[in-house]
Order: sequence, then C-alpha cells, then structure tokens
Amino acid sequence: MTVFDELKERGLLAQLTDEEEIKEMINNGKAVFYIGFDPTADSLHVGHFMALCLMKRLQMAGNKPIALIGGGTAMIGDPSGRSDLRTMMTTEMIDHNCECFKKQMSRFIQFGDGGKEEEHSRAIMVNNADWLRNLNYIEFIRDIGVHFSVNRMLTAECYKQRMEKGLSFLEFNYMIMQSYDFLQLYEKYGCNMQFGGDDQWSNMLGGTELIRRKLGKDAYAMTITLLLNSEGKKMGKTQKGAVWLDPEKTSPYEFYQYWRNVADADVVKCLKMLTFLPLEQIREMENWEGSQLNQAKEILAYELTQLVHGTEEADRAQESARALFAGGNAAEMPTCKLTEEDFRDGEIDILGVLVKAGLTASRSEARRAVEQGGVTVDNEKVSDIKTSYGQECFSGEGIVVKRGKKNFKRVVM
RNA sequence: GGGUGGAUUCCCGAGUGGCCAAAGGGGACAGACUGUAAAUCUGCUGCAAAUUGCUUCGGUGGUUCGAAUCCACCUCCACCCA
Repeated sequence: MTVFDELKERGLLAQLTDEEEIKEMINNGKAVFYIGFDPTADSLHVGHFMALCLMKRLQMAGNKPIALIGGGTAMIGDPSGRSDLRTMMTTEMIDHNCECFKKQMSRFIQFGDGGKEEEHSRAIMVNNADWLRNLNYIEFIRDIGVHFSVNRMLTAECYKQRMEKGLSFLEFNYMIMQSYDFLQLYEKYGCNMQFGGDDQWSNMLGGTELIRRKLGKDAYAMTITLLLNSEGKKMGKTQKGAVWLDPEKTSPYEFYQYWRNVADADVVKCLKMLTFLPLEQIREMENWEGSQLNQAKEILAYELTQLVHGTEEADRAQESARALFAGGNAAEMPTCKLTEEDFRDGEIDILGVLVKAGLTASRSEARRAVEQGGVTVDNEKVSDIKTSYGQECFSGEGIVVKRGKKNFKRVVM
C-alpha cells in the first residue's frame, strides 16, 4: 500500500490543492515538505503529535520533512479558530518554548545534521524567527504585501469568523507571515509542500499563491483532519487543559487514562489516525461491539503511551490501571509523600490528605467529595469529614486514597 | 476624533441600593445504573477554624449605615459616523 493510500484510508487527509500531483510526489519520496509548530506553550500536545506522526509516515516513505518552529509567527498569534485575541507572549517565553519543542520533537523524528553525505529523508528543523523578526517593514510590504489582496483575505474562513468579534491588524498579518515562511523554505530548501491542521488551510493557500505570484512556481498544500470526538469537540483536551506530551505536565499514567476513556464511537477513529498499527488489525476491531470495545481502548491507550513515553512507561501505566480497576493494589501508582509539617498533633484529617495528594483543589472541594460518598481509603468508604490519620498509617506501603472512580494516589510518608 | 452599547463566578447569561456567594443554562466533579463508554436520573460547583466568617461582579477613588447595582476618572471590547 502506498503512503498516500494509507493516509487516505486512515482518514487523515482533509483538503488538498492537487490530489494527483501530491500523490505522485509523496509516493515517490519526491516531496520536501514542512509543517509549522507555533510555540505557544512549553510542551507539545496531541494535535502536534498527529502532525509528527504524519511527518514520520512521510519520512519513512523517503520524503524530506522540515519542522518549522514558529518563533517568529508566535509573536503575532494565529487567529484561526480563535474567537478572541491571544494573549501576547514575551520574546523570552517564546524562545523558551522553542527550546522545549525542539527537545520533544527530536524524540519522534530523525533529524540530520545537514551534512552532505546524509540521506535525503533526514529531517531538518528551522525557526522562522530567523527571518521574520528582523524584517524591514517598508521593504516587506512592497515586496510581499503587494501580492496579497485584502478583499480576498477577508473572505477566508478564519477571518470571517473573526469579523463578528473583532480582529486586530496584528493578527491579520499572520497569514502573510505564514505565506512568507513557505516562500522562504521554497527558496532555501526547495520545500514544495506544506502540511498542517485543517484550520490552517487558508494560511497555507496563501503560501502557495505567494510562491506562484512571486516565482511563478507550483507548490502544494495538504491538511490533515482535525481529531474531533463524536460530539465535534477537539480531542486531547481535558477540563484541566490539553493532554501534553511532556511527562512532567501530563504523567504517562494520566496520558494512558485519557485514551483508555475515549468514547466508544471514537476508538476506531483514534486507532486509525494516531497509531501505527496495521490497518488490517484495526479493521478487525471495527466489528467489535459492546464491552469488547473496552479491549480496543486498552490497545489504543497502550499504543499511544508507548509511542509517546516508551515501552517501559506504557507497561507501567497499563499495569497500574489494570491492578487499580481490578480492585487490587498496584506497585506502580502515582504517589505522594507527606512530611512532618503536614501533621498537626501527629494527625492529618482526610480533607488534608485529599488536598495534599492533589486529588482535590481545596478543602472545601474535599469536603464535598467526602460528603457525596466519593472518597475511599484502602477501599473503605470514608463518610466522616473529621476522619483523621496518625503518622503510623503512612509508613511502609502507606494508604491508597481514591476520589471518584478514576483518581488514585498512594500516600506515604 | 465624535456617538452608542458593553465588561458579572470555568463559559454563556440574569441581577440595576440591603432578602446576593449572586437566578437560569452549559460544562466540570461526585453518586446510582454500567463496560474505566454513552444515555438517563440525583447531588454538587468561591475560600475557610463552617448554622459563622472572609474574598469576589474590568480598574481606581467617591457617595451611603449598607454598592455587582449610584457618581467620577481610567482601561479594554463591539457597533455607527469621520
């Protein structure tokens, strides 16, 4: 099966400028493509992960990836899919985030050192801060700005949405910056394709048009389907925020649990779009129903955790989850350590334990959880908010505190 | 630059002198039912030493016994005119 067919079958392709041409190029390893990542946070998230997987798939087919870090575009902020102005980030923050991105990306994609001997498909990483931050305004608008029609830009979906809520001139320029990136990469590295999330479509078209007008050359763009759940919301978000790839921000266990808990309707889609499991195997799972789907969820969770955090972490996460939900006691469990200071007169009450363990945000919330019967200690329901524990309870194995069905913490001293 | 309408708790949105920690909805969380799913029903949703106290309604200052609510100035946003 060719890469193109595989991508298509997995439901990853959304919009393409020229299907035949793109097919031919990527199937034969002739593409030099780029995907841009704006460093708006200090870790990559699931959305980026999809893009990285796409990069990997194309790289395996012999195409050359360019990972573009948007140290310049992040200074502006992409208005696409946003209902309001992004908070402006300082240059220091952006640069810090760029560093974090670089580290994380190197885990997924093989980068070359730019040496002459290396194979064509080694990836390169560039930062658009290098050419965007020092632009000369007058020169730039004469040279590049002249090729953009405001009338046309305003009809782009991403701006249309903002016509209601307001759009600043700063953000309005985002599309031009991104288009300019494409032009730069085309000239410097012969980059002939751009891939990205479907919300980037208009920005990407801006680039292909700019290249045509400026150089008279053809360049292509293709978007990947946004990963939406059955309710039409972006996946990879929890109420606490995004599901991060950084283990410090989202632990492997939490990461595993996120996927373990996806809705029935979304499992197969996720398997197809996010994992590298062979399609035949996934097709088989498509016929699974009812509680059998639970198995598919376990596979999904394991596969993804492995891809992101490695086999060892995936095993540990899976083991913990199995043990905990089977009612047993797991060796591997998120653990919290108490210190002398947490005790008053040698004791700590249940509310204190919940807060310390990070299972509730405040004592009030802890109180509510207990009052509603949502708290268990070593599988015994705690119903009195005044319940207290002496230091000796936390020695050795400690105690396992559970809030709700899915939040566990071992508490030791 | 001129005019008009706005800013309320996670979000939407009521409230226009005390009965307001602030209606209603959404979301989140917890319970029942389940399959660590969905749907449904119930509870709950500022903080705390908890029948009470404290902090909150864009910001600062003021009027008042008492302000989310009235006044002044400021900041930000949308719309109309230039």
